[in-house]
Amino acid sequence: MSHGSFYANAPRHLVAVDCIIFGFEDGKLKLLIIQRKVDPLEGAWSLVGGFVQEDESTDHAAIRVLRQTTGIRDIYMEQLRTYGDANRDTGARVISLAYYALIRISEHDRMLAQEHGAHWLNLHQIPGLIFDHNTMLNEALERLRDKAKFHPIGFELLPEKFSLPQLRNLYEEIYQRPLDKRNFRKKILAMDILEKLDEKDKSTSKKGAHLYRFDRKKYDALTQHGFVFEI
Amino acid sequence: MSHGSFYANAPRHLVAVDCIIFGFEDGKLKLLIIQRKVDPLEGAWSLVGGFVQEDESTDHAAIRVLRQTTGIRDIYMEQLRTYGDANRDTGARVISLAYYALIRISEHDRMLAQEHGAHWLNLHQIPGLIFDHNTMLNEALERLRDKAKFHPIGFELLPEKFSLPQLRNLYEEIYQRPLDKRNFRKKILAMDILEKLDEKDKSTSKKGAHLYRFDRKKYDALTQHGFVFEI
DNA sequence: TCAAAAGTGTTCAGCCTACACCCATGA
DNA sequence: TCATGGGTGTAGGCTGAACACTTTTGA
Repeated sequence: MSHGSFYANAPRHLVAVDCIIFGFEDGKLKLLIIQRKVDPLEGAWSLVGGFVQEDESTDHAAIRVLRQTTGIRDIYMEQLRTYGDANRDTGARVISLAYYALIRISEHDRMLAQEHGAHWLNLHQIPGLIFDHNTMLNEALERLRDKAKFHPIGFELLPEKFSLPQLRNLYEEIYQRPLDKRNFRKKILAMDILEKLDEKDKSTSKKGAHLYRFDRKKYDALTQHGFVFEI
Repeated sequence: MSHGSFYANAPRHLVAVDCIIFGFEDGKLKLLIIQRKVDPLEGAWSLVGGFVQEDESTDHAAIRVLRQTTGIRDIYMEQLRTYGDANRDTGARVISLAYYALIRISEHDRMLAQEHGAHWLNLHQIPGLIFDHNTMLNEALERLRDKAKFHPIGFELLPEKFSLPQLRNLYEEIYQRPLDKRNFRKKILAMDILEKLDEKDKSTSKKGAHLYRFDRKKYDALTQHGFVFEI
């Protein structure tokens, strides 16, 4: 092949991003999905997605799609992997990059989501999704579990101020198993990455639970000295 | 946007695969790289890569590219991640899926590789590569370390029959730190996933080291009962 | 006063780490 | 016989898991 035609002769593909958007509310992990607006499979449940534009980085495409649907920006987002089977999309050959995102539902624009036909569904109530989107979801969940075990990303799902019972509840949801109250508290506090506040959260008990805030500066400093977060 | 034009109006992209090909020989981790044959940057060092064809899955593209360059098939290969910056390739806008592969160098067709201008280089002697290929390499190494810690993929880099000193040497190369001889042996043998052979490898000592073979059936059976491999 | 969730310490077992000497054999 | 790498066991410290009662306070 001559040099000039190396790029010119190569086939071109539709490239999409699909977002697996996790949230945490009322003690449950949730997923934001929409009803598809185009054929084929119009009206079916789907992850939030869109095509990568010319001269737009794929990361930017994912951020843009998420912002357009939920109004949220500056959130935790990470590439999962790319789904490239030739027949995965029944409408055309589309290569799709899956990204997963962690959202603080409380800070999220519910109205905008509604306008786009988006809904927060409990993870246990997710219906059949189009194409390979259920596979994407399952792999995203697995990745979330792997990642959350050694990185402090759980905080991305909680409000800025949270209680220890709330935090424990989150990890119980992620890993689908009970965690010992005392051991959890001991482990987390021993890391010395939480700032204890004077406020209490009385929404779930009469006694009230102390609120904490994740101290990223402290975490970053510790990390530079070999500290490794682990749940 | 009307339904019919949903796919038709979307932009199309060049999509490539690039392979980070690891091998292990003479006690050292090695990487297979080639000298680029096309402009821009003709002659510069590059990962092995190629374009994804029409109606070809991206996984298949990676397998094909690797086979065409090295003659090897049926090897361990896994998607790393996709590099999608708009300007990452200076020749054109190309979205690239990186795959990393583990090869038994001894079973590999050196002649075919030579014909393609491919070379096995010691990991510590890798020159500057084109585009973002050094980033791909570094991320692949990190992934290899993460993956090898909890999955028995190290065996993919060794001959079918190997000694424990050889295996330990491999992990010392991967993690770049010495491993205690006795503790390593104890841990590996305790897993009960190796078959001890009657043969010895006398190439590195007069006493000779017993050869072992990875028993995948045993490993799979154990895994189903909750066993987790860990180095 | 009582119900309901928050908060608190200790013990035990298992695992990881550190560490030094004998063995087998070809040269 | 000797140099070289292969092979072996134990003791101490640390970490993770199990586990029950007291505190607070609004209703």
